[in-house]
Amino acid sequence: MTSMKKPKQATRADVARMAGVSESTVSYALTGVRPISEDTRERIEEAMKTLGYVPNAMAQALASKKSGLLALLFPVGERGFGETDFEYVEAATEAAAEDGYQLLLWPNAVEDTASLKKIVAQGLVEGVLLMEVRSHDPRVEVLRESGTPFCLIGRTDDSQDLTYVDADFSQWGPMAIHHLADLGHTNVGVISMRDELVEAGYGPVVRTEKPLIEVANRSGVKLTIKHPKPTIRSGRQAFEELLQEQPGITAIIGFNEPAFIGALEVAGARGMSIPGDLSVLSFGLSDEAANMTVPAQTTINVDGPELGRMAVQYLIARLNGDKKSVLQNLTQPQFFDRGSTGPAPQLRG
Amino acid sequence: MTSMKKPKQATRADVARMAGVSESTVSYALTGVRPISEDTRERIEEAMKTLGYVPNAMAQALASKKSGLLALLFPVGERGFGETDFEYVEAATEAAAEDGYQLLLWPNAVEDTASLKKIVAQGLVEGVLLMEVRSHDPRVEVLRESGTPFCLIGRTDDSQDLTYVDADFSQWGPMAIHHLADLGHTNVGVISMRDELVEAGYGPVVRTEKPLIEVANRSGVKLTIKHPKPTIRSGRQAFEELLQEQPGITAIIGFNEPAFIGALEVAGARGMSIPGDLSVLSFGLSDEAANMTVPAQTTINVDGPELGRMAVQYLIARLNGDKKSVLQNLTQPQFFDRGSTGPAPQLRG
DNA sequence: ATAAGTAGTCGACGCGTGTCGATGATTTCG
DNA sequence: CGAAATCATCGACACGCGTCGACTACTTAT
Repeated sequence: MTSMKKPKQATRADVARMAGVSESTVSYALTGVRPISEDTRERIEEAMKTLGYVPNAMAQALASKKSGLLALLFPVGERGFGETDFEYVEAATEAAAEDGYQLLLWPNAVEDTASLKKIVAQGLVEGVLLMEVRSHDPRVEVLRESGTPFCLIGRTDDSQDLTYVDADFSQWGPMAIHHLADLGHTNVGVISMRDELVEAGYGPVVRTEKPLIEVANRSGVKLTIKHPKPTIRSGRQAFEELLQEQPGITAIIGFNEPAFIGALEVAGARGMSIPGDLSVLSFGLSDEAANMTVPAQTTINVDGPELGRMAVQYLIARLNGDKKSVLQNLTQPQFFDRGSTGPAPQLRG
Repeated sequence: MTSMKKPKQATRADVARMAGVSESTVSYALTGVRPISEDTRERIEEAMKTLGYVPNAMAQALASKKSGLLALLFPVGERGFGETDFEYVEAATEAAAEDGYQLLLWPNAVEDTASLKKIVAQGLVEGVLLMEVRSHDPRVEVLRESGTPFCLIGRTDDSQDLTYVDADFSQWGPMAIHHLADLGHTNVGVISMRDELVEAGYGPVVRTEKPLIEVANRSGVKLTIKHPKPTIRSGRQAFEELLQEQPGITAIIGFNEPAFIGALEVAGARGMSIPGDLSVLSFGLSDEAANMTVPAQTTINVDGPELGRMAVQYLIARLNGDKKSVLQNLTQPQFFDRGSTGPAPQLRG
């Protein structure tokens, strides 16, 4: 039985007593809000050190109304919450820590506004980060009414006076088409996200597809888009339909991981080599996933860590009273050529 | 300018006033610690409803010494923190929420005991969950001394009286060897984790390899283990060495994602078909990753969500005063046959 | 009938901070 | 040299809740 009981944490009173000063003096020595003589400051600091004093976070929070906590709303099971999303979380956590904030994980569903209402009313967190934002997101209204500062990772349809960071999906399509057109491709297929998401106005799909179609038309690229469910089977079927409907296809773009795997399986089974017979390009695929396939996949991506970091910084800026300025950012896409795209077959020597 | 100011949250005093009772009566109506007449309880509940009263979390925490917060220490950048690890986080978060707890993310490094000491001293969290546990983990000592309840996801060398959950790595090797031996394989290669981790006594490698080697010897399976760095290049090289040193190899086991990708690349480049010429089996590969390759990989895995959930439940059990009982669990491996293993070549018809 | 509970309620205090007003002790300025 | 400003410190209170002791009005046991 060496040390089985909790060593009671020293409080401000203990420090004050040992240093021979009043409690408020200890506070001011800590915060620097009022001047303290060098002499007593040293006595206080020594007392703190020998007592191992650390201010109690909850008492601080209660008195100051600042908990140093941010909530991260990540609805699990929306569309799987893949590894890409986790990049945000990791980066956001670190960015928050740099500014003395901690991230609190909340796995509530988007529709669960009752829970959301309750947790912001509890006053535990100072601000909220929203992931998986929908075109019309009920959570936004709740947060607005409650007066809680928040920042979206993504956008609603009506977000001109909201604080958000989002990938600039409008650039993805043009970037992809230009790349493929430069390689001589004029027949391109797309394995996009499922129909329901398109109809529901899910931002990433809608914002990506529109410019994609436009630029394809302008560039003289024939384009067929499929919206299979996110399963390997659906992907297989979608690709076979693609090959039937547009037999001359020399390149495909994927924006639906599981389905795209299915598509690549079919391509492999038919003896199509990559990038020899078929150029392959993925949207929004993480580094790790992109390197899993052989050959590795060329991708167009958002810089996840950057996005997460910026979201936190915007939110903290809001907390620090930056009520006026508009904090919005569309981050540039990243292009990684990993060799899964090449010249269109008819052009090869 | 519709609603730009924060609606001040109602407090216990407001409820008491509106219901015409004392504040303590409101408290007792809420907690049920003392009996309250049906009549006044109704008045209080109505007052709470019309005022939209929600108890202030920080005041509750300060008064009761219970914050309802658990810390999750996940050292980022240890070995990448892949998607597999995130399964724990997701499941743990949900399990915690079920019991009214919230998870706090802490990305501190394993060696950063100063930060750890500070944050447990702050008294913000009631308990701590440790990920990426090392054989000799400095964090354990800190938590022990501070008297903070904690639970390991993983194990230290000396963990007989600690609370932990871990994968039962000792079963992975035998399970793999039996599977392969049943298919007629007698020449097996292993792409394991990097040397440094082995030397540092990193639990998952050490605990996996020892029984793996033993059972291979007993089963008459010739085994060669490589410990490349976690990069594709190193994996390529390791596999080529493997082919040289043990030319008859008909199966490989992977326990090092990036390196294993490199190995599979080489296999593909050499025209080896899977599972025709080479059977492939991965340790600890997530569903998602396993399905990325063509063909999908057969894996032996820990049930990540199960592990995360159990860790939280053990920790909460400790918080609820379960000081005596030993809470430890080694979870069974999961075997997923996805078709990347088959009969040894010389046995095929 | 009196002692011994029991249900229902109230007031007061403590949790550990942040912060405001007041007080002496100095210093600065006119 | 007196008034005004500044420095350094103290005491008191607020933050919003949990909880203990006490008190009243009954009920039950003796």
